[in-house]
Amino acid sequence: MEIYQTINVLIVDDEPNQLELLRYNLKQANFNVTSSDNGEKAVEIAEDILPDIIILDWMMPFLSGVEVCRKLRSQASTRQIPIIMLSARGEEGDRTLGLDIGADDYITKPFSPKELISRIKAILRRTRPSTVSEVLEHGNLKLYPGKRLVERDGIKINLGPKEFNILSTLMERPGQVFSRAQLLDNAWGHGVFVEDRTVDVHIGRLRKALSRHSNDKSWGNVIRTVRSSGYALALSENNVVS
Amino acid sequence: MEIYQTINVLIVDDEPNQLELLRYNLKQANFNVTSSDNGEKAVEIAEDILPDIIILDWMMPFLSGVEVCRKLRSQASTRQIPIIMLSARGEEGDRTLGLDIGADDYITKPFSPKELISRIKAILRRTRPSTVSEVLEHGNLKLYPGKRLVERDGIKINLGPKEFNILSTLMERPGQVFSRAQLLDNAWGHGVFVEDRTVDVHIGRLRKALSRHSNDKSWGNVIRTVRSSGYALALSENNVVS
DNA sequence: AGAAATATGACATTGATATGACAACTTTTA
DNA sequence: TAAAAGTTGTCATATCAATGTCATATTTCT
Repeated sequence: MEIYQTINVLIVDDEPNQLELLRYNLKQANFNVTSSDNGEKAVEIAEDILPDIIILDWMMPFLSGVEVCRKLRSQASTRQIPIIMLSARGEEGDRTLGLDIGADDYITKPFSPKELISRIKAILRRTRPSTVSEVLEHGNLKLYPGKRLVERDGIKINLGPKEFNILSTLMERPGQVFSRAQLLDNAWGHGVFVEDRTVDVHIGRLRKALSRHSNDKSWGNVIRTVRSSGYALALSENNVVS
Repeated sequence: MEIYQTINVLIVDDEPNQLELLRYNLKQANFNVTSSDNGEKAVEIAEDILPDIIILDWMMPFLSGVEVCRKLRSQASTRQIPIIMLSARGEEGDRTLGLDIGADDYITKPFSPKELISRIKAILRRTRPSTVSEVLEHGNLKLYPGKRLVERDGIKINLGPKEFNILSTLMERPGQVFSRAQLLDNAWGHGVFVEDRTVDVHIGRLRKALSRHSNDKSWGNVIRTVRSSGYALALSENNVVS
């Protein structure tokens, strides 16, 4: 599977050799790698750069992987970031504990670089489809994340960056309702101070763009307004009881 | 983001000017403000009024922000309340310590009122408990919390926000009887002032929506009226002792 | 039957979203 | 580099859905 977007990986391991090995392999696979040999620092770095995924060694002096995981989960800004735990031995108890704590996957050493990379992609496929898919489809609407291109029936649709990001977010989880706040986080980036209502305006622009040059006016309805909650990509219009 | 619900903010700062400035700006933004110029008192007040969020100055004589934070975190009743720390210098060590101690965010002076307000809102929106399960089922009724969608036999049913919230509450604990007050709390939010009887009306609307376009009249009975107590999701029709 | 609780239709009001306009910015283009 | 074209955030206004309450009907219990 190809990667269509820069993906930031944070690897945390106290053993220099292991760290270097991981770094090398992930770089080869086109990931953008940041590393730390120390749990404390790792937490800070994570908060700072908000990586797309974190690879965490289980056994580390001072602040263990478990504790790092816990800290990351207790912090709103890092809570959503997927974590893969690495462990020396395949002790079942460890595995359960790791997943309990909120790790998304758990790999026992030794493992092949290839395996690690597949697992990373598997998780990203679930959490960030746009980073690993060449195209997201919904009906005859296609969105190419890497090319930042949207097509309706093969015809290119021009969207501003914000509109593109919003649509991309919505298409990652069809049907899922996103609050204005979530859309702001996703499409604008974290720590941006913009009115919630601004989202409405961009949704309006997006709808207009999607239905432009089309005789099927229902295209504007691809985006469902969920009163008091936010917006979602509409699922089939059929079978609605009102 | 507009604020449609009274949000209680406790601000703690020993400097009268700063305190007044904060108070003024937050009032402007429709927050309900309580303030204290002293850490000791602040802890007491917090335990007393249980604010929705606390703005805490880092540097204070006697009981510093750090210690106040620690005290609030050690107290079960105040442990969950989000805290924003204000600090004069952007010293990285401070920041880490602040977040370590359990502050939810950390702002360095000087900052614009707009920024502070945005951050408060950001935190409040994050601390709203997120939905746990992907789908709630009851008979052939399905409710998707994340999609804000309800289906009867695979057919979508449109519900207003309040009706959706009520049904969602009921389906989280099938059979459990909820008083009107409890339903108000859950579906409307805490501290809203509406008549208990209003719940009856919404239950009526919900029943109507659930049985609409269905020849099976019994659909309205999914919600059981418990005289003098409230409402509950009806369990199986069998084994009823009358 | 009589009392108490609940159900329901109607309706004014509130609340939330949609939209057009505009000024401030950015990026492209010439 | 300057003009042109495109983006963006905010506001004011328009539109439409959801809500809360009341009056009245109906049900339930004793």
